[in-house]
Amino acid sequence: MVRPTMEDVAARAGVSRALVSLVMRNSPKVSAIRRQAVLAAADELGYSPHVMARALASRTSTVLGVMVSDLRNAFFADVVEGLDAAAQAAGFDLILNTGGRIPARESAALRSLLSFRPAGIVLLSPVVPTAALEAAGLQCPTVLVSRTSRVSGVDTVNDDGEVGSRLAVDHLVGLGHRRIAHLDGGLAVSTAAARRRGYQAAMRDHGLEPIVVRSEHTDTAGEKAVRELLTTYDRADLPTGLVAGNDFNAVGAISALEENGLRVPGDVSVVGYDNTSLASLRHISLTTVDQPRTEMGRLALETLLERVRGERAKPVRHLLQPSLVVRSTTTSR
Amino acid sequence: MVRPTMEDVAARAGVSRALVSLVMRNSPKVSAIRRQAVLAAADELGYSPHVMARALASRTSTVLGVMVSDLRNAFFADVVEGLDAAAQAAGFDLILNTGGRIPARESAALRSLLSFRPAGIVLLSPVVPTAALEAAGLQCPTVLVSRTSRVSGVDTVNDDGEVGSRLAVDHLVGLGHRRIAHLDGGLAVSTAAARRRGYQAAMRDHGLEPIVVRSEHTDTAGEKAVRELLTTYDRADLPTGLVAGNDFNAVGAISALEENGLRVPGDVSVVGYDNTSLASLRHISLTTVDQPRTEMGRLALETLLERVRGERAKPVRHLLQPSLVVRSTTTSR
DNA sequence: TCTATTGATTGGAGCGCTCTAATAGTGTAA
DNA sequence: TTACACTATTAGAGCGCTCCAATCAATAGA
Repeated sequence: MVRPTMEDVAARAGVSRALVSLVMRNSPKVSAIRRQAVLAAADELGYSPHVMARALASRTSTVLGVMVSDLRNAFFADVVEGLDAAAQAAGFDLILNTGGRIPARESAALRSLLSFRPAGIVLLSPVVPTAALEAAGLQCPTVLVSRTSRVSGVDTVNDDGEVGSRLAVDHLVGLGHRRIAHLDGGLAVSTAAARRRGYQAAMRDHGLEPIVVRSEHTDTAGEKAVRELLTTYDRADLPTGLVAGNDFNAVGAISALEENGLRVPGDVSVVGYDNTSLASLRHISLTTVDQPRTEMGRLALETLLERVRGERAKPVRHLLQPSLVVRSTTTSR
Repeated sequence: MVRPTMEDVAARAGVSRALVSLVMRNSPKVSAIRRQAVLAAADELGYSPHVMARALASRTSTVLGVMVSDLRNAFFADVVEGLDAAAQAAGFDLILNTGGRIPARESAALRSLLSFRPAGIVLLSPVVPTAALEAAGLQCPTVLVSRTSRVSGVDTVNDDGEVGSRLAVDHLVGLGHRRIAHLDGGLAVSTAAARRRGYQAAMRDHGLEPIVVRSEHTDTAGEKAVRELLTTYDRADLPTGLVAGNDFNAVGAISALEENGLRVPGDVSVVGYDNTSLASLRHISLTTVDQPRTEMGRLALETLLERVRGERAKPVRHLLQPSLVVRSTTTSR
């Protein structure tokens, strides 16, 4: 199980190691005959260059690290898709990692990525402390996705959560709803604040009273939040529209509503956030706010490469526009 | 953005590079005073060793590569969880990759992983041709998860799909069902064959006639399969039990049934496969077959390390026992 | 004919680290 | 004191590669 090296290929092709190196980087200054011979030898030996030895020698890495906070969330799969396509196009190798939304594990994952001396890193919704982000930004170009931060050494790519929530509220108001509650994502989720602000601002703009229920981005939290609403309000005064923190939360809310004899959207309309694959299942068919996920990934990689290539030094904060996807959980009243 | 090297730490601590190396690998043969000094210097400089330079010099990698065929499927997230925990415990660094179930992209992802010269690789449900698996097995220890293969150079970890399907059939028969159909995963999915065989064998053991509908592991395919059943059978003769190829397929089937005025589980009972997070959502609450996913990850890593450590040379084929999780989509008739 | 010029090829140093063998330092027994 | 056995430390080679400068061959120009 000992893999061939450049030296082996060189010997077999009857040329020097340096020439093999040139062929592997398909330099134009190699004669067709030699190139042929080297390629043939490499093929026979099953040789492919050792990326990290290459990085070491050339002092320039082609490796980009990506930490995915939560592999269970398909949201990130789409972002990774965008990252991957852009990386491939630019000739970079992506290595992924995960920390499972547990600060200690994420810090370890970050350290691990950094120990590869990547050209840059992308952190998808990391839950590590700001200091760790700042430290990362000092070690190599760093881009944050779905996590805001004012750290000057890192760039960020986010969707505009204020706009997204506003989209949801406007949609419900347009359908004739007046009592609209927001199931808030909580303090642990860095994107929740913008969504809440957007909801509150939109409600006030419509001259309506905001109702914020503290919740979380899980389906059980969504159920719990609805039960809380049901004990707080008389049936007659119950909100007729719900702007959930995310899709999971929305699905939980729907379950709890139906369990209590309220039909969705007949009695209560529900809007999710994220347009996860869950939302598009015909069985659920959730009206939700869509983030341009693949585009976010692509943009994040482009932003990263600008720094890697040294084209830009000052931080940028990209805010992408979400859009509303109307399905079957909202209706007029 | 130039990171400190061992030499820098050595200079600052007033010792040699070799001594720093010993400290970094916490060798016992370093005096407490020097160790202290080195650690302090490393800390001040924010130094951490370059894993790949280390791998190059020591001729032994601590990197394990994992190719996840489909990041969108939370099934793999659980497997990765098990892999990750075991890797961490054994002091290995995991690097992930994905090919999105597209053969060409998966081959590229595999090549990319291999170019890091990892100590070993784990492939989660790869769709690359057998020849590529064989080639990988020659380059470094290789373990396949959720993909069977008779290639002699690679180990495999799978759940026993035959047992799983039997569990589903036995459950439905126990509830009084006699007409039970199977929505088959199709040829593209390597685990589908075992599930189908298990279904057929179990049906025959119960003296019942197997009904196999060709489908796929997606929710739209599930819908389509049910529509097909509805055109083939009179309502009175319609199967009262469905053993779906996986959870997505089951959810699609449920949608189509409900759309056609059939209640689940009132008129038709449905069993999924995989116990994805989807299945446990209260809103869906799917009876399904559970694979010990985290355990599969843990076992895969252990199997890999046996080869990495040279403790075993001949291939092993692990088959884990699935179990049935009864929820709300099945009932007696 | 000899020198330039161009293009193809190669030797060798060095990237950040580990590992072996050699060296320095310290105490201990004769 | 000298020899000996440790232990702590270090110099130096080398892992697989890139890159620079040097070499070589072939052709063109005078």
